[in-house]
Amino acid sequence: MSRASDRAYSAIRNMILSGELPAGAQLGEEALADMCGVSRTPVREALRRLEADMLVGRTDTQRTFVADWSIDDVADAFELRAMLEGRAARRAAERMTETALERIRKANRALGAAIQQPMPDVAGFLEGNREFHAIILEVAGSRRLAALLGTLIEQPVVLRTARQYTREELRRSHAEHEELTAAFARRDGAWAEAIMTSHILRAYHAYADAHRARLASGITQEAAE
Amino acid sequence: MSRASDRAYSAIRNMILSGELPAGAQLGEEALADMCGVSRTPVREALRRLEADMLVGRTDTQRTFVADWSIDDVADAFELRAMLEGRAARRAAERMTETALERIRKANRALGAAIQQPMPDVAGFLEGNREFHAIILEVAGSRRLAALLGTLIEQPVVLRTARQYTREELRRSHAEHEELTAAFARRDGAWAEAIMTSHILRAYHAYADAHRARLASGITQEAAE
DNA sequence: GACATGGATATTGTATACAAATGCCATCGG
DNA sequence: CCGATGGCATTTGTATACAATATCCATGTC
Repeated sequence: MSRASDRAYSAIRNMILSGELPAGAQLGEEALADMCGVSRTPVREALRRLEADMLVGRTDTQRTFVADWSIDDVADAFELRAMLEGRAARRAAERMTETALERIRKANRALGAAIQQPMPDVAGFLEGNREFHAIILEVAGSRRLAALLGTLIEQPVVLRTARQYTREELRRSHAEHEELTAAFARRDGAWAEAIMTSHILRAYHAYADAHRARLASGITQEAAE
Repeated sequence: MSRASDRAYSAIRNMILSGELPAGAQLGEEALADMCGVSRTPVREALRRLEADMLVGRTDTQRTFVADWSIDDVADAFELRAMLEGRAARRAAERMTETALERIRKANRALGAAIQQPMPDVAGFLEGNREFHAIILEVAGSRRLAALLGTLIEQPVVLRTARQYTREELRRSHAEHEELTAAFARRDGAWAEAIMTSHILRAYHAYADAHRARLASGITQEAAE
């Protein structure tokens, strides 16, 4: 992380995820270099990585821009993630050890505690959630699965909507984690896969609903102006 | 393709796929630059891309080397590919058009003709096969699925073993393509997915058998020396 | 007024020089 | 003989200069 190219990668990535760089914005290498305090060389490396993550796109003439995520792109990403995480859960269940199971239970307890505060601790929830999924991926023991999911998991859309979860949604998410843990405890791969797939697809539909609501309110607002 | 970084990418990739650069070989940037007739800058870009393809690895101190594909890695890659291509086939069946169906039939006829020569035309078979899978991926209409499969499809292992297919294996492959076409004609996603998954896993086991045979003959040879 | 053309301007691609780090090997001490 | 240590050689990381290419705008022509 101390390398200039890593700093550039994180910096640009954060600017995209936070919305500071809006979808469709042109990304001049020189400008980014100035922003990050490094030269163009590491910026170029960072842009290649972001391109692989599909966070930035490229015109036919090599101009880079912040990728524009249509609702179809989001659906595509979630569908893929549901399939891949489902597979990871299946493999994890088949390979589960007592130690890993205990770590999963611990992450889940932390997650449960975070949402039962008077004011839900969303950051704590996200961290517990991340840890939970990370352990599953580790136990699944597939380098490729881990690599592919790594780029799919932290997407602009997911991060921006997680903070809008209602307490009920957080509780439901926690309950699904408990059920997954039960499937792991029984080494039931098919069960684990089914719960996980459903878990991700539910998250997708929560997003899609919120998106539709935003659109509707946007239209209302426009009409009011 | 005219850019130096693209030339470097292709050149290094070919050297890896052909075995000219054996698994585990250290890849000095300077040496590669000389081989490709370009400077280190485009070579570095090429190495990053190859790293994303998992064709090259990296030590903890940033030394790059040709990735070593253990039999477990191969199994991992095939398992993933079976799942992803299965999903692509399902989506393609659900979205199939008459025009695309005709293109698929055409690719399949070419493939069939190639294997019925007195001396099977393996290059023709591979080309027809590639075209067949490419059309399916196109009809599936998922950018991410296409991107992920792109890196999984042309693997060292696959290319090196395809040429060893027996006529019987080629014929079987062709028959499976015909069956897939039937599933597409009926827009039966579940059927298409099942055939495709089985198609890929059969190819995996053909490889695994050949691998075991190689190992066995290798041991015999060693014993004879 | 619309559109093509040309050149100025801006942006990306490549090479190279230098800085930082890593690895290797010889030497030294136990 | 084994292991630690220091310095030299090699390799990677970054900055910068220059080349190639694309964009943009003004000008001129129909």
